[in-house]
Amino acid sequence: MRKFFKRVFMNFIEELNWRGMIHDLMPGLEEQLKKEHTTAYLGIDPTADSLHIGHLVGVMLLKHFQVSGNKPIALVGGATGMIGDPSGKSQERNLLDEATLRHNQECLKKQLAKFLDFGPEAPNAAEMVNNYDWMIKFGFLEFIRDIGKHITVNYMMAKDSVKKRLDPESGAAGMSFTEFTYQLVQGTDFLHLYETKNCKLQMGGSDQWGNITTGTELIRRKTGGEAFALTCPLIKKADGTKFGKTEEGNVWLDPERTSPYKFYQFWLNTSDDDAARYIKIFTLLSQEEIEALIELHREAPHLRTLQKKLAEEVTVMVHSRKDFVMAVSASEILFGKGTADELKNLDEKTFLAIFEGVPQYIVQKNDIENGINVVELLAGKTGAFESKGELRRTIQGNGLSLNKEKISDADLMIDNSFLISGKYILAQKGKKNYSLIIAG
RNA sequence: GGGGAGUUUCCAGAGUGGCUAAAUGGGGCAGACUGUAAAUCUGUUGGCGACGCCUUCGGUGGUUCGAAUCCAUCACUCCCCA
Repeated sequence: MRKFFKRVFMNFIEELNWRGMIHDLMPGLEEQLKKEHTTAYLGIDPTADSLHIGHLVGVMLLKHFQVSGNKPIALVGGATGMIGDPSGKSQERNLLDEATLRHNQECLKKQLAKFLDFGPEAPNAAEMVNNYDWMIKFGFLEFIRDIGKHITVNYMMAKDSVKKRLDPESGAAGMSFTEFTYQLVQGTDFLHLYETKNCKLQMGGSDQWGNITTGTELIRRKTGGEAFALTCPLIKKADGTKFGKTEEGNVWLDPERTSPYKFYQFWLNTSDDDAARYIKIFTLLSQEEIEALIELHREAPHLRTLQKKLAEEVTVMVHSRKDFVMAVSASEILFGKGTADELKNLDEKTFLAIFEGVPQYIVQKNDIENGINVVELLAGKTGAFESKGELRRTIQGNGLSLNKEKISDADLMIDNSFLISGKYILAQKGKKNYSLIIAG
């Protein structure tokens, strides 16, 4: 009985709360959300034409917000993205030219549409705005007179992000005036959306708290109105390192940048502690389902129930059910008990589908027909390995396999007998790094 | 405008004329163990035609048989004072 009511009436804040997605919120926000359907925004830097999974937390905030009946706005930071937030580790950014900016904005919108309903018919349809559009019109004098005058430098200096940069003990680099004004620029966004779209809430990562409160303060002082802040914890891995990065860089939502296979693998490889947190944040599974999964995982951790479910949910949500199925079968071949024989018996179509997301290198067929040294093939003819020295070291360390069989001799000659289906060689460094050599 | 500190291999940080491709730590990669995990242990971590050769210690020029190390100069960064 109680469960039933809890499920049905769970509101936005409660939902985020059990999911561990609230770091801090401003008093009065719950009352505001109960009082009326509210509009909220969250900023995204348009530095690339794809989101990466670091953005996903914010996107999920907007998603939950919309699901609970409210109106989400995704703000593309065309203007703020040029400046660089002093609290972040990011450098001051370069100006994006407008064509690039618009291109990125469109691409981001397409990706967001997988999560948010932008359909104009819904009263709480999601919207996308770009602060470049209003900031570009702002003259300097106008800015310092209409905005700057309302906020004291003392107030701005009290922000942690700024204090840190002013403290000589911290070893932080000095801060430019441009970076210093960042919070005002972001505050201006909030004010603008408050005035034009009745937007009363800004959400973001916990590092954005100071910037967001500058916005609410600006709204209060300039208009007398009330606006709110809500931040979620910055996602970190249990070992304290940054979430969402692999050696190759960001994990992107764009399948051209990060293949669905790699994407699936990323989630599958999360540690036990992280998986329990991530599944609450990155999936829409209910509290009951998640608690059951966590319990299952506790009983039989080696089955990795949590990781598998997490990877499935997120891959299906971001890509598709089909991509997920393909990623699983590829994983089974690559990590299962698959032997060299099994590999050789795959028909060409299946083989290619499985290795779709694996880096591929093409070599001349007669190079192999004539026989070629392993090192020359993998590090010379193809860029599968960065240098011959690296490859030799790997072989000496027993780290190289061809077609799932260990290679221990750096002088090994490769010829036609190594080819699968007459044209492929599967090269493997360690357990997880594959590349496909195609003789064509 | 004045004074001070600094720029070394992925990062931090030693090195202050030959023994230095450069200590140590971190990170990365690989091996063993395992659950494609964590922890732990081991190896490795500039390039190459490889017991040798080439490129690297902010830029340039110089001193020297020989420089990351000395000198000159330029650039950049940070701190303090005005």
